[in-house]
Amino acid sequence: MLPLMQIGELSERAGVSHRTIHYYERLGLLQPAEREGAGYRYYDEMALKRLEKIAALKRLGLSLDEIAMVIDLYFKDATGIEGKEKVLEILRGQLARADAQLVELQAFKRDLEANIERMQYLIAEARQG
Amino acid sequence: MLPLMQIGELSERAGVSHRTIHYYERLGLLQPAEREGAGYRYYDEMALKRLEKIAALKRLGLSLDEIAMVIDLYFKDATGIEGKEKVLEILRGQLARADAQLVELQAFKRDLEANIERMQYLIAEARQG
DNA sequence: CTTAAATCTACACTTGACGTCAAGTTAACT
DNA sequence: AGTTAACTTGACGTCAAGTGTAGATTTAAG
Repeated sequence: MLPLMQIGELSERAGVSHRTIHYYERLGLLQPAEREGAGYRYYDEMALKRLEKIAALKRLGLSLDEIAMVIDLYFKDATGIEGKEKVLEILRGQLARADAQLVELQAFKRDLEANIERMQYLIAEARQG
Repeated sequence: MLPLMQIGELSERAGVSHRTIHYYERLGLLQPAEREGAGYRYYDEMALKRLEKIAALKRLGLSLDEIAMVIDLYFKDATGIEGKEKVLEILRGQLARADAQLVELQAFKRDLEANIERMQYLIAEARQG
């Protein structure tokens, strides 16, 4: 069988605290591969990938609840997913938001670049009076 | 003199509550143009623009504290700004983050589109299975 | 076999970004 | 002048996303 890791290693490798992993588990975001007798959690490499995916989705501005709704899409066989129309609806909403975000982000970038140029000019000006 | 508005009008036009405006004021994000005798706040059009800018920066994932650090760049005469190198550093950091976010967002979009297609296929298949 | 390190559950606390409620003040309308 | 609408501050509540801590248990190491 594949080597499993405990929560400590997983948390270290994923860069999140073990408390956070417990918390995600309560929200249904990830489950340990195994939970033997005494209750220690054992995880496989998939768990790490899941945590990385969760982090990526978070950076895009999704809430943990929203992530919970779609994370299985990335890891489960899609044929097994319930409520496909619901999922589709969620995905379409996310796509629309991502598009809007892209537009705003690009405008923000242009603003930033203009401001940086302005600052550089002002600094140079101040330097040689 | 220019027409000033009270907090009610500002909050309505900006689409935020007056408590939010109070809160932003405490964080140093915006100040009323005037505060006469009894303490009523009076705002000019700049305040509205500021609130809109704040909302835009929030959508990009900046915290209110981070916004407070840069908002003046958009509204004050840059020649008056202290610590230009510091500001420049902040801007460069934001630019780097924006770039990273753009890349991730584009990848996310591609994922979403693939998932949507897959879902559509699965739904069609299930319908006439 | 004992001890130290890791983990468990459960509950409480924190932070950011507000919202709610209440009591009091001021401005606007008639 | 009186009523109503808008505004004030302060205290407290809430929700998401965690973090901290305690006491018990368990596993791993010497």
